[in-house]
Amino acid sequence: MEEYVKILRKNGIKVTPQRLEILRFLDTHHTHPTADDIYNELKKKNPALSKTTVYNTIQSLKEHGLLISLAFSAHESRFDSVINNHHHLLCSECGNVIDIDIECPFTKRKAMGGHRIDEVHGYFRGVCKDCLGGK
Amino acid sequence: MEEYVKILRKNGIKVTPQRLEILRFLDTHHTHPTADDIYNELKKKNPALSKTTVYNTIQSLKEHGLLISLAFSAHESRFDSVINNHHHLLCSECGNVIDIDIECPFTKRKAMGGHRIDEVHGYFRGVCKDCLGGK
DNA sequence: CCACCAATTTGTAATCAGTACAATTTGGGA
DNA sequence: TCCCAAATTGTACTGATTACAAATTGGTGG
Repeated sequence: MEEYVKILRKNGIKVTPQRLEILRFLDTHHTHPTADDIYNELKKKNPALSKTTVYNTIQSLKEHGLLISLAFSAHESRFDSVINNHHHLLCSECGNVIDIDIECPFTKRKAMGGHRIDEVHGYFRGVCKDCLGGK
Repeated sequence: MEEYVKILRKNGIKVTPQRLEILRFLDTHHTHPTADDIYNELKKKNPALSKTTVYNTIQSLKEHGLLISLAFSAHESRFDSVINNHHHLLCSECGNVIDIDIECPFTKRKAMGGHRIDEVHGYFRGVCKDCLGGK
């Protein structure tokens, strides 16, 4: 049985072709795509795909902890299927989001100052190595 | 001369009543307001205030490093006039944003893995002390 | 103190990511 | 294979933010 079918079953998510394709895309493209990126890419193979389905599936995967959403800007969300903790850099030159693997002392904390901590997101803004080098 | 006039002059921002009010509001209300919060509050004193002016001023203050924007969710930005580095917790119960003062080893780093770092944002999602206590 | 002009403010209209909803389709258990 | 709750689709809607053009204004030079 395909790997992604197992993942969905294990999480009690009904298996559909749309969900499999979205999960596969997120798992094989760690480019931090927007919902629109996912929609446009998968529409090539399945022209009947609805944007609502993309949003519904993202919501479902998020609720089961299979993806996280990155909220760098106020007018679009980006998504990442990875669950291992890493931080993100938004390059102000090229607009790409780059993974930053650092040892953050807070990612494993479950409480802080009396508050319960469920998620830790580290966002950096700056200029990525490639854009710096090109100057 | 009023403190806020000095701040604007020092940054080469033309002084207007609207800008003074917005700067004063941000400096005296560290409640992480949205643009709409600012607009609705200041509209009480100046009914002619335009929402566009609020956005323009926010943009201008941001460019001069007088405020930072927090992008917790994809459909609204929140603003904070503070420049001293601290992180933020979004409480999933009450929706408030709470300042988290922790010693983060990355806030002073200017480079990382070859990338230039301009801003460091730490976002936590969880449940705040008050909401936990109420259970 | 006044006149002027570039910058600012205002209000309306447009944009665009995301959501609501109702009709159609479908996965998968009985 | 049948059936129905759940999923998908497409369209309409929402709400934060931006674009734009006309009216207003801060503040510098005279």
